[in-house]
Amino acid sequence: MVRRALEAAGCRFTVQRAAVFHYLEQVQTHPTAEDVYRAVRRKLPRISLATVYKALEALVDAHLATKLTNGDGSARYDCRGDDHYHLRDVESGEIRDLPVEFDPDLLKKLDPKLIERLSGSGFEVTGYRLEVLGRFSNS
Amino acid sequence: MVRRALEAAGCRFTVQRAAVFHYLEQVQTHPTAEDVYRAVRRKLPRISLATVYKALEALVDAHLATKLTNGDGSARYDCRGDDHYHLRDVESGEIRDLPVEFDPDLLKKLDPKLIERLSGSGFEVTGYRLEVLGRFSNS
DNA sequence: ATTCTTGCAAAAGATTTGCAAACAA
DNA sequence: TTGTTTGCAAATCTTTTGCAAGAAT
Repeated sequence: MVRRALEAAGCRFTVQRAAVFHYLEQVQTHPTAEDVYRAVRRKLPRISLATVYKALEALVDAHLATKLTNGDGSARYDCRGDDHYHLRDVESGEIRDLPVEFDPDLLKKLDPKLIERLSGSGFEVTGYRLEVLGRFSNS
Repeated sequence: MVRRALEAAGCRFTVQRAAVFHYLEQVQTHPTAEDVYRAVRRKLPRISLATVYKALEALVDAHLATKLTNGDGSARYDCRGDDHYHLRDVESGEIRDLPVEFDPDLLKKLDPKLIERLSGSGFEVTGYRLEVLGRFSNS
């Protein structure tokens, strides 16, 4: 599955990429590249941080992960394939999934003609992103 | 107005901060710090990039601007004081305002009990952010 | 007069790159 | 074999910091 997706994106399957993917798959929060590096190092002690960055990029290319932008110039990664919303701690930057069903028609609810209006004014809509902001009291 | 807001935040009013604010105020897109630096330099040729960063930070502290996270690890700035949504070009990173009224109750529409549920599970909601993703065909 | 801000250069943090050796197909 | 990927170190990019001189109150 990981192998196939990587190949479909023209990338080779390697133990490093598999280890990064499997770590992302089982972790609760959305880790930074540095977090992934520290964790994967326990399995592959000789992996380098640069390889982790390249593995994350390959996984994103293969649509096996998504890169989430972080306020402070670092990024976090998510390996869920379906559309969903996020919860973001405005202080720590921690991100978790929001346990609410994704609504593909939310933009239409904001304004039924929004997509057509934007398209008419030169913006082709491909999707949307919603984050609930706040603070995790524990953590 | 800029002066008062800066003072309320415990910051002094300076020509550099005023120039940064006035540039942000009249520009259509949401510029990066580098963009602001290049623009403001035309009025204040001796301003430094570090001062632009510090001015942007002061404006954010004074609630005269907002910092928007960017995919590539840089930030963009917005000086609109009211809540509103953004349009983001997924390729260039360009951001513009979305001409749709902000809905303070959108989260409730997603799930009427969402805020209480999150609060019960240890997440204090302070707001939300919505971005429409796509591409500007011109630009 | 006192405290904050500026401009400069250096530092820091995150990410990317160049390259030779190792690996996957 | 052939083209990719790895690991390392160095480079790059954005942002932050230290500090002496200058500006604001």
